[in-house]
Amino acid sequence: MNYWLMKSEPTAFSIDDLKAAPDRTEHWDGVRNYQARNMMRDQMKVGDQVFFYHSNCKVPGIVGLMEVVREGYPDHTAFDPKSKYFDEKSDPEKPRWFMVDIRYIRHTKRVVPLSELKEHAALENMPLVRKGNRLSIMPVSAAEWKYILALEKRVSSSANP
DNA sequence: GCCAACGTTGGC
DNA sequence: GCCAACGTTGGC
Repeated sequence: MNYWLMKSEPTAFSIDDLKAAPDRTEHWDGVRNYQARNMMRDQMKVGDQVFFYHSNCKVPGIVGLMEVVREGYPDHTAFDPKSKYFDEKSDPEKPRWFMVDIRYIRHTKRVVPLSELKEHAALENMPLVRKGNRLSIMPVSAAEWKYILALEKRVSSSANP
C-alpha cells in the first residue's frame, strides 16, 4: 500500500465538502499538472491512504485522512466547455487529464499546520516543506505517514519538541 | 496584497 | 532546443 498527500484550497473543495458528499466519496478533478496527473493515472491504487491538505488558507496544513476508491480514469471536466477546468486539447479519444476517486475516512484530531511539519527533521524530505514546491499531489513515505499520525496526537509539537 | 518560485508557452 | 515572457501557486 502507498501513501499520498493531496492539496486543495478549502474555499474550492474542503474536507468538510468531501465528508458531506454522497458515500463520502468524490472525484478529484481539476488537476492540470503533468507530474500530479502521472501519479493519479499510473501509481495510485485502490486502498492507498491519503492525507487531505488545505492550502492557500489561514492555517495551511493536514486536516484529514482519506483513501483511494477508484484508480485513474479520464477527467471529464476537461471535455466540458462550461467547466473552469475545460481544456480544448484534451480529447475524449485521447484524454490528457486523469483523476481518481477519494473517500473520506476521518478528520485528523487537530489541524497539523505546515509550520509545524517544517520543524521536524524526520519530514524534511517531503516536497511539501520545501520552498517553492507547487506539487498538488505527492507521495508520502511509510515512515513519514507514521510520523505524522504520531504528531497528530500531540497537543503541540512546539510545546513538546 | 505581495512576491518568490515554478511550469508552460511560443518565438526564434 | 533555448529561453524570455507570462500565468499560477501558495505561503506569508
